[in-house]
Amino acid sequence: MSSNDQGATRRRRGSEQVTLKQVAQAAGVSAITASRALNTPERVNETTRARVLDAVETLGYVPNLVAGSLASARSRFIAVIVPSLANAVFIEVIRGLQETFEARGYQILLGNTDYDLDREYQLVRTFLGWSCSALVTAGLRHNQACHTLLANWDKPIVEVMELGEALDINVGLDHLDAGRCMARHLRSRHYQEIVYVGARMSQDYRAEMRYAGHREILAEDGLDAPLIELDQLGSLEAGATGLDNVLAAYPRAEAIHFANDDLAAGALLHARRRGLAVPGDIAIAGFNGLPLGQHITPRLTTIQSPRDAMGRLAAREVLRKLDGEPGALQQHDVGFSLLQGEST
Amino acid sequence: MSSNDQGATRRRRGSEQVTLKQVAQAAGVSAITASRALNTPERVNETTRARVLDAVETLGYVPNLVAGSLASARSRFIAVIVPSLANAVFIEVIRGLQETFEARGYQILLGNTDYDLDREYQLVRTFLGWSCSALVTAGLRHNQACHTLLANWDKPIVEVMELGEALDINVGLDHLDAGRCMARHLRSRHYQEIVYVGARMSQDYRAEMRYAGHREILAEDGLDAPLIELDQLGSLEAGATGLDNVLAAYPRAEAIHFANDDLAAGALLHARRRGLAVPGDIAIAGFNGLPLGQHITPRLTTIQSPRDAMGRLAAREVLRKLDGEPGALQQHDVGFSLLQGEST
DNA sequence: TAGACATATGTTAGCGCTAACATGTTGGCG
DNA sequence: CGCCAACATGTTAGCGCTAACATATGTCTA
Repeated sequence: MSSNDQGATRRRRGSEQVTLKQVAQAAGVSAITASRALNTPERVNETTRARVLDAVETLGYVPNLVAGSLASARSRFIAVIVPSLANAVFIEVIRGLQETFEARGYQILLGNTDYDLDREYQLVRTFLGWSCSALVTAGLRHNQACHTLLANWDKPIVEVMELGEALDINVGLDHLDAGRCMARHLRSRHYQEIVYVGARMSQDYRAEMRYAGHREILAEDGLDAPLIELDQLGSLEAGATGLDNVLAAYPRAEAIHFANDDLAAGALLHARRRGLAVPGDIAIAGFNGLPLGQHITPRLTTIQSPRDAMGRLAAREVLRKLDGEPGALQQHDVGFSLLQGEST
Repeated sequence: MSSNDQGATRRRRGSEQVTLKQVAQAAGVSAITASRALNTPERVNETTRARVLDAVETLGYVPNLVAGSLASARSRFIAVIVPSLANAVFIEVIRGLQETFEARGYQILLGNTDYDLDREYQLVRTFLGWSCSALVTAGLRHNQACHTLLANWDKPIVEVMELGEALDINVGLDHLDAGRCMARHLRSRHYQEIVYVGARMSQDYRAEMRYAGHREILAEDGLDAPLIELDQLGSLEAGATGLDNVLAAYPRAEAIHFANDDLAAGALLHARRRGLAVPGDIAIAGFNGLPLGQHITPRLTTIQSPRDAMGRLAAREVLRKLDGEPGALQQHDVGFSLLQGEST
């Protein structure tokens, strides 16, 4: 008589949660068999499986995924990090990711950096702590700590939106070249005084790259490439302000190259309100190829980027890696195309 | 001599993860003290905490949140379930939620039902399995199993978008009344032949409720309320189609009440392309108050709903509950207002 | 008929962390 | 000076699940 009746098992919380053990007991099998019946059904006899599923139904069992993840050291989470939810572009990429991943039983874990790389690092730390199966982030730039952390992580990482030196998989397009493409188009229309307008460009370095491409082409012809930066997020409203600012600062401007379609469309609609002819008085171009631009009159000249395709492609590459299939290319250029409207 | 050298601890995986134990050892404290230093710093001596943080830094420790959640039976997840990511309305609600929750260290777990209640049930099961701290879902309708599951769940639940009989917290507006409001407006303009146009309305029952309100008002005046349903998701494109369909089916139509602004704006822009005067030839009204509608000419008459406010309010109420503050009202009517443009 | 092999299930030992309780240590007070 | 509270830290025992290693049982081959 000694270490026998140690006392009642102290229940930590109320915890009336139905556990796998109870399901197993009800089905007359061991816990591991119940686990297999739910997770790897092909490894369990059909009748056994039916009994387990029955018990699940009867008891109203909801698997504790936290426990499962801890035991197996993996979750079915995909971390997705974007700089903003206010921008339709990221929404469409997220949608592409979401469609593909949810169909395969993965959950999206969404983080928003607000264009702050330190915030990105925090999010990455948190997400790694959740044993995510993969991580998708917008852009190639990270702070030092974040870079180190990711470089030592052994699961698939996708950097989307732009191309360059990537950690793992890279899906995007060449923004420098996109900027050049539009600038060439504007030059081909013989515009000389061309102003570039961006919103919060110090944060949005992809817009900066497009501007760099734009400037490069104008420089080839010995032209200046004046820049106007708006201190607000891209929106129709901001585009209207942008137009006003350009006309005030550069009265002789013939064309405006906007960093994105929200701005361009806002300017275009505002031009009409002001009684300005587009492109007669001022030509307007954008970037992204949002539907809006193609529904207004005149249709917006812009650059079409395959955004949801980018998401889907990123997701497909991740799934391929997770399935252990031979990884194809690591870098995928999704390209872009000039969408010529009547606004230039 | 017996149960002594049980043998080497078999390492399950490669698992070179730095653990809290290692951090504790490096800092010369016990694991629980290290845990407290990170999670409840006020309960640990300042110098001890500094030593722990030092060790965290040195070793590159990333907390395993899965383990933490299992041990504490709670995660810092907020489940958010929406029927679609293609609709700007839900994006704005998500943004409101996200802003508020991320600032308080909660992560959004995003699910998309695609307007399928069975899919919603699956998502809810998954999310409960992650020990979410709260759940936010769009709408009051759930299937039986989902309702039961949620009704027995003991954490905050918010149903957003519409008002009615809710499980817990309810934040939204009265869609029936919104439909009435717009119909009254159109009647006040003396339109008689008014067609309602929706997209996939069998799925979007909030649009159906608005239609019901619309029909009610017209019936008061003894008028018919013809309905056209589009078999595609709401978009500018669909709105253009909607306009064409109305004109084909009801050549004498004077006004169109669209289920949302995407449709209405698409129709308005298309009307101009077809050379129709708005509202001279046909009046157009929408619902939502998206920025786009206020930037086109003529400005769209619509109903303004406070979408991101809805998200923020929902989040605030959840936080209040989680903080154990006395819950105020359970039901919050965020209201709406008629935004009169020149399109009617 | 031994053996090699596949199928179906069970036993054991953690995954990394934190709740609950226990203990030590200080300072203030009557 | 002894007592009690308030702080600071430690010990123990899981949280609910699954990986890894058994252990049956049947099935086919030489």
